[in-house]
Amino acid sequence: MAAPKHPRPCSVADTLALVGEKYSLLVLREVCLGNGRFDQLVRNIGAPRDILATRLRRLVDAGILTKRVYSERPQRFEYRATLAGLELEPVLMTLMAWGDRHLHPDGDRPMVIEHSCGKDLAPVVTCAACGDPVRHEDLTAHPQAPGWTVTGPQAT
Amino acid sequence: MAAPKHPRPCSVADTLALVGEKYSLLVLREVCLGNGRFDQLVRNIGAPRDILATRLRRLVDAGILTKRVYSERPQRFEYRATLAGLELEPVLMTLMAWGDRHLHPDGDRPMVIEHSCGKDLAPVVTCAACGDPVRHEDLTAHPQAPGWTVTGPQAT
DNA sequence: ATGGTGAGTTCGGTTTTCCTACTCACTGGT
DNA sequence: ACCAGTGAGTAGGAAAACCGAACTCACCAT
Repeated sequence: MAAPKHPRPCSVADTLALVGEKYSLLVLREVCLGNGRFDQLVRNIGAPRDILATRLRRLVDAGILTKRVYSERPQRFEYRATLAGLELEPVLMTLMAWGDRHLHPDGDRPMVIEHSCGKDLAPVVTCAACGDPVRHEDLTAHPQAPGWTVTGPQAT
Repeated sequence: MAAPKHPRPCSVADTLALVGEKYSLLVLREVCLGNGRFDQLVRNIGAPRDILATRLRRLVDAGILTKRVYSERPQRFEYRATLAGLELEPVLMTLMAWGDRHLHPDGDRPMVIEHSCGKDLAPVVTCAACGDPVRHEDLTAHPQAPGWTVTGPQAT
């Protein structure tokens, strides 16, 4: 068995290569909340301005954000999520749910999301085919690239 | 309105503070796949060994992984996900789904996950209360800390 | 005795990140 | 006209993170 020179090909890694840098997902959070202006982002995220500028360029290049002018004189911009960007919102929701559950067990959630059904949102990841919630023990991974194996799902 | 010195309190940020560093979520991916040994992780993730060692310590400290001995002599270890760690799997699934969709639009997915229902897993984030898939326009955010506002969800 | 594996640590250098300050263009108030 | 304020960044240097390769140490196999 040859030692692989490259890491496992994987969409998780590919996606994280785009949005896995520090602050990138927080930028997306703010943009989804409607706070898409540079100084709002600086304040709400707490990122250094130069880093934020770099992240914004990267996210725009990746097609996750767009930069649109909302005032010509003086020229002012607003970043908004593209469709692809909005489709990352579920990632934010699952991250938030985990943090609420494990980092704020007293119920002192920093933010509550209300769903259109009237209830507070508790996001659950389900299988599109059968509708059941996804549990670890129900999953079997099949790497598509040759040479990459899994030793089987972790037993609890 | 006072200028906030601290960034917005948010479970997304809190969670990313634990697992948002480079490689952390990939470690979790490998561990969930059953590849929890140090050299497997190095090979499959492609991380430098020292960085990996740091990440592993951090994840163990955070209660996301445990380090267990699988051989006394010679002493050998394996990292496994705790229950809290397994609950981060939905994050991986949504990240993977996004990458499959937007970074591999030809259908050449690097990995396919099979669900126990027999179909390939297509993870969908739904509202636990009503069961509907979560869409951006159905969400309203309510920050709980005083002084933190949202300008309303981004309109498409 | 030699080679191999597993699980790291150490070393030295490169790249990122961080923080503070600064710029530049404009606006609104007096 | 003058001044403070806002929005969107750049500039510079220190601190931290990251990287690959080499090294350790304990054990096992031949």
